Amino acid sequence: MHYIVPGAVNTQPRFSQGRPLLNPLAAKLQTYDVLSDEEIQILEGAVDRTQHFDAGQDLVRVHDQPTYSTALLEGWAARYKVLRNGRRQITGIHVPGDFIDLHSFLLHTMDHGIIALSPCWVVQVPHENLRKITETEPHLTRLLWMSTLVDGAAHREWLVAMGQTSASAHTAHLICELYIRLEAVGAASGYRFKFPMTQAQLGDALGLSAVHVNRSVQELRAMELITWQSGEVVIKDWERLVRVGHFDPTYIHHQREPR
Amino acid sequence: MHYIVPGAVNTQPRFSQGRPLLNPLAAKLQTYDVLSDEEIQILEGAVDRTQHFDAGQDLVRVHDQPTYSTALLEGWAARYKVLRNGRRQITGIHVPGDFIDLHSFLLHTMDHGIIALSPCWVVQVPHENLRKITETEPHLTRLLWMSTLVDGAAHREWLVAMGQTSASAHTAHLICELYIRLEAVGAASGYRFKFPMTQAQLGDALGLSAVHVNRSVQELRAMELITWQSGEVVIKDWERLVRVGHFDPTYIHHQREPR
DNA sequence: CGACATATTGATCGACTTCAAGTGTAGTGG
DNA sequence: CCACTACACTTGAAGTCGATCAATATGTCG
Repeated sequence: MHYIVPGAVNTQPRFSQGRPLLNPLAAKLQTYDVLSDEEIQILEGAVDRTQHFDAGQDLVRVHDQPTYSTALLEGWAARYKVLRNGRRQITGIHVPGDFIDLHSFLLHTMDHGIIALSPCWVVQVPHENLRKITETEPHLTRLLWMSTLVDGAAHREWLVAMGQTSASAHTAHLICELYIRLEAVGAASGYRFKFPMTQAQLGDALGLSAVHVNRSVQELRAMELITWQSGEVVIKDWERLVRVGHFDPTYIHHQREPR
Repeated sequence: MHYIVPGAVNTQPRFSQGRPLLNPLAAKLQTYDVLSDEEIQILEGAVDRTQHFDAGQDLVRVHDQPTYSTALLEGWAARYKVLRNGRRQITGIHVPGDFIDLHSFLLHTMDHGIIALSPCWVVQVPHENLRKITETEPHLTRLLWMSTLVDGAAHREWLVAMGQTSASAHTAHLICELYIRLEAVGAASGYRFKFPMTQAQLGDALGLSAVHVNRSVQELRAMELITWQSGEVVIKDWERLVRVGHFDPTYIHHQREPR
């Protein structure tokens, strides 16, 4: 079982009894609860081949019935749905460590597609192996389940931001969310992070036109909350950005508790 | 273009080896996969006390850390979040058979509240018992997990409707979703169902003002797609309502398959 | 350098909000 | 049975936010 360690993705040590985790997947689950060495091994043993995708490629297509689930080791990806009229909504953004289509293990048929927003390295985990984990590893199962629950929590938060807040607040909210999540897996620090999305893609995520995304971003810049140039976002005033975006990180559930 | 006709969605009998299910909870899980009699007993054995709530009461409050999860036996409930500015977004609507805060089993802290939209009967399932199920009943565990995945799928669908479609399309979409879900648990048939929400509440779900909900509903009435009076909705033209609402029931995943 | 994607700016339009008033309709008490 | 109250629904008018269309920068990569 061959397994690639991506470059700077996991700079912060995530330890399990003193052992550094090479696997961003385990690192992500460790933000919810401690994993035993044995569990980490089982998780790593469940992993199949590593694969690369270019930006813009579909990792999974709508209506696919994959026989494996995919986890992101490096790069960014987005869940999306396209309507008959061609309009696209991005319903979630994924960063290293995220299990991007764990859903397909039980739902079988993809009700949305997943696209690479940047070049991506992923690992495939056969559904077969996931099933075995559910048969013999209840604790690991609960943590995998939990990771999908957190995805759901993020969806609810997006609904609130989309339904009840202004374009610039919504934009601020997304920036807060992404920073917190990236920081948790060691992919961001010092209030700055690489942001590989275009304003048009951001518009698809926020439910806004690209033109209006641009104006919202400028508003955040004018308020001196952020800068964003050459694919890097810098948060200049976290407190105020949080306030503007009505951001409350509770829903990300980064707390290590017995689960 | 062909549309799925609701009657065809779940034609299989919802029984397990000839035994009628008294428990809408089991009925709901049976829309995903067959349960053995033993599993049904375990599920029913996991249930603790039954409770009643009046319309408008909170079933669960935000930041609660319940020690049990709650399933709806009768009545309607809604997940919601309130912002500091007082605006409220309903992020999901629940009908009999739905497990409304299974999330709290693993997430521990509620990141949203749940309110009764009509008088409700619920059962409480202690987390203790859910944990036991995850330790000894992998198949049942997978189905419970799946029910939360379907909730997540609905959230994504709402995001699309909210971000990319007009107010009246969004309204049409919600009516389609509710009808399909109610029909699956036997709470609706013949394209009509009791609808206990006010237009203001509907507005909180759709991210619209009550005034505009009213206008959207009138539009659907003018198009002769629906009627809605005295708390009952009648769908007069399912096919066109589906088309107007960009509704594709794939995301509800009402298909009995080995999971 | 040219070619092409991405970002920015301006002008106009439409969808939805807000505020305000008026119309059912069901429930309560006399 | 009617008067009164409380909500929910409906309608109108004015205002705002964000979409769309169109044009012009500004990269960025061969």
